[in-house]
Amino acid sequence: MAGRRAVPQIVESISPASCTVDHRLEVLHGLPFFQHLPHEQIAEINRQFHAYDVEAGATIYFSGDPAERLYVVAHGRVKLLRHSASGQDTLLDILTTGEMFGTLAALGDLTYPDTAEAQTFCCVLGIGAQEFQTILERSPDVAVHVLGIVAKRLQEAHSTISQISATPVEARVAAALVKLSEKLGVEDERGTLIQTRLSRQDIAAMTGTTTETASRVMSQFRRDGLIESGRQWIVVTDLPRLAEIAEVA
Amino acid sequence: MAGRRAVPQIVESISPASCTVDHRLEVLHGLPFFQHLPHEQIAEINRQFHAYDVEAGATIYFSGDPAERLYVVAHGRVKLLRHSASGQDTLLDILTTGEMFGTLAALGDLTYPDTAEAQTFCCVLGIGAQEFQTILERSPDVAVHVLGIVAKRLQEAHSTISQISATPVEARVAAALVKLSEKLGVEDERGTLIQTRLSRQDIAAMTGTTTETASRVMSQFRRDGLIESGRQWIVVTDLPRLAEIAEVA
DNA sequence: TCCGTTAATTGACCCAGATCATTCATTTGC
DNA sequence: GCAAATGAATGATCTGGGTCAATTAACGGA
Repeated sequence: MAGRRAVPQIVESISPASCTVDHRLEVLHGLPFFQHLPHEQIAEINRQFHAYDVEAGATIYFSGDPAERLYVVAHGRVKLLRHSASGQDTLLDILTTGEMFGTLAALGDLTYPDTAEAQTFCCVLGIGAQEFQTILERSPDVAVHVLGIVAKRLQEAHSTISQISATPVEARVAAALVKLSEKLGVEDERGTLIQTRLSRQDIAAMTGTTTETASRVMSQFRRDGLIESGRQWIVVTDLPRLAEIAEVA
Repeated sequence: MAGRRAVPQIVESISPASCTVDHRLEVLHGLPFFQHLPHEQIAEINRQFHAYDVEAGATIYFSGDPAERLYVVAHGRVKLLRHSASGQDTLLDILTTGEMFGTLAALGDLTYPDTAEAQTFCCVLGIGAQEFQTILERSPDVAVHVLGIVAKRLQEAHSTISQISATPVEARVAAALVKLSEKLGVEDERGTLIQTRLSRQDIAAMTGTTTETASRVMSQFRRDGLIESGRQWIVVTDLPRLAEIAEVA
């Protein structure tokens, strides 16, 4: 059938060895909010970070856990989600190299409101809340950068809220695919491959619907030639048209 | 009928004169993020703020306008909303004295993603993006405080997302009423009066539903003795039970 | 390369909540 | 104190998408 073939994803072969001191330094250097700090200061900051290897599927912290550290993804993908009493999970974000999470820890909150789960094998760098706060207080421009990141995320969250409450599922799924292909997309001979394992359930959790509905909508997209997909992989073949569907919001 | 009577709200009689230099200073002093600055510095900051009087219902800035200033509410209530192409508005937040909005202006964004509308007669203090950024860079603890505020709002937005996608309308309306009575509630001989004019349409826009459904749900709450309500006013009479309904999320 | 596991698909049915429409109640402006 | 004007309530009906259930297909491991 059209749109089916062997798993096209690049198998991620990150060995725990990738979390070397060198790699850490490189990642920290690459962070937009540390970028213009002098090398020596980054080296000092690096000493305050601790590296953790996390198995795919493992939980980095759980909603309700005491919020004692803030993390930066050094390698791999981390899912940020919320649980609801009814058992339904909502996928809030997928973070990649250089993105931070657990931000509230540094700001006086006692517990994490959401859960962070490794989607792939990950290497994350963690720093104590206290230490990070000290960095922020010492380097105002770092604080301003971090503020910018959080403010941008707030705006994205507001977009999501408005979208979930005012547009039909089809548009939401289309929007999610557009966003994912922009964030995690890799060009491929057939289109844009979303370079991470993503199930229909994940799509459902991102768009506030059910696995079945997500599957139905995506089947339709596949029939319409907008995407190709298989088990946990998606290739977007007609981004403009998808964006158009998403736009009818 | 139970739950009906004359408008119980305290009529807000804020005269434009309330936006005096003294009042401004007082408001700025009261801001959590300026609180521990020396008086003289606040006085200097005060000089950089401009006061604007805004009529009830007037728009302070519109989605898409160039984001050139950041605001603080000195008096009154400001609604923050998003429009969608389908014409449906989503009410993201209602801000009161001491809260800020238009934050992205200070962080390099070109246009406002949402609309700010005065719900009551308002006095707002505005500062240029550039000036505010300078303050942040000079006073790291101000930046850390502001970051804390934005991070908290992000968490709230995430809660809203998870709620909208995983709980039925009844629970969402209950949650909205609980939140409103906590934020804007005033004790009253019958219960907690939500001290701001709020239509069924506003409730609908906060919970991602329609005016009719919001009305139906609230009628039921009224019949069950959880609230009293009339034209643009709400008194919560049984907060615990409402909270319980909201909890079944 | 085959087999077991688990995702994905698809169908049938149903219901929460949207839509449309109408009546009623409360303000506000004279 | 009366009359437009506008918000609220409520009834009737319809439908997007949820739920339940069964089948099919795609991986991954031995």
